Amino acid sequence: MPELPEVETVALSLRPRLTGRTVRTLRVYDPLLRRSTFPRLGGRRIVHVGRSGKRVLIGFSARSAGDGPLWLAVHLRMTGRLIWAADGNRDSRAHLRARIRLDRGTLSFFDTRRFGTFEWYREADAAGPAGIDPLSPGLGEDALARLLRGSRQNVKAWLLRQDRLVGLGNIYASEILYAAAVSPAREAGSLDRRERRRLLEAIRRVLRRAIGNNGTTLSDFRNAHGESGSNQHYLRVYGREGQPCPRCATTVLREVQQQRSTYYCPACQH
DNA sequence: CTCGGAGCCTGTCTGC
DNA sequence: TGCAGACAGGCTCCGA
Repeated sequence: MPELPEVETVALSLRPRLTGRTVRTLRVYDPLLRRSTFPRLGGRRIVHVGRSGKRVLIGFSARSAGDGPLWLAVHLRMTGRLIWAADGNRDSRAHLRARIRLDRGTLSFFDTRRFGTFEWYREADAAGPAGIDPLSPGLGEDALARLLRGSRQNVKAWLLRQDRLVGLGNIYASEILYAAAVSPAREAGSLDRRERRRLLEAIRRVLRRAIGNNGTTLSDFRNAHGESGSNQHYLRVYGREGQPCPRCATTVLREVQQQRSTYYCPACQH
C-alpha cells in the first residue's frame, strides 16, 4: 500500500490530532512488533509528526532529566494503518497491533498482514533514510544524473530501491515511467539528458498529484481518520492491463520484473 | 553489482 | 459449495 504520497497523507492527517498531546500509555498486542524494544512513553509529549521516506515519523519530548527525546518510525509496509480516534474503545479491534492512549484521543496501529514495523531512535537523524527524498530540493537534475550514472539495473527496479531515492513503490514507479515516456526495461544508467529531465519532472508531478488526491486506495490504504484517497481514479497504467493507453490507445501491458507487476504502454514508452 | 527465488503474513479473488 | 492456487501497494535474505 503505502508509498510516499500515502505516508505523507497519513502524516498530514495525524499531525493536527497528535501535536502537543501527552502520552498516557502504550500497549503492544502483536508479538511480531515486540521484536523491537519498546521504551517508556508515558508522560512524553508529541512534538513532531512527519514523514521520513516511507515511514511515519513521530517525535516525543524528553520524559525527565537525563532521559532525552525519542523518535518513532512506523513503517506501514503493505497493510498498516495509523488511525486516530477520539475514543479508541469504539474501534473494532480486528488486526489491532498497538495502541497509544493520549491525554486526548487514541492512536491505533492496525495491520492485517503484520509486515509493519516500529523502530525507535534517540535522534531524528538516525531515523532518516539513506536515500534522497524525491520532493526535496536535494533532488535536481544533477543529483539525479549522479545517482543514475553507471547503473545497469532496469529503471523500474532502480526506482524501487530505497538507498538512492526514497519513497517510490510499485504503483508510482509504473506511473512515473509512463508519465516520462520511458520504458521500464531501460537500463537506468542509459537515460540521456532529456530522458532524465522528463523522469525528474514525472517524479515530481506524479507524486504531487497523488498527495493532492490524498493517496491511492486500491483496497487497504486509509488516512488517520479511516478515509480513502482518490488518486486511484487518476492512475494511467497501473492495474490497467488490456485497456487502451490514455495517450495513444495502444493496449497497456503488464510484465513481471523482479517479481513485481509493471504496467506500461509498449508504443509510447521507449 | 545484479538477478532470481524464497520468505515474512493474511485476505481476497478466480477457476475448476 | 469447496478448495487449491494465484495474487497483493513492502522489504530482506540467500545463493549464483
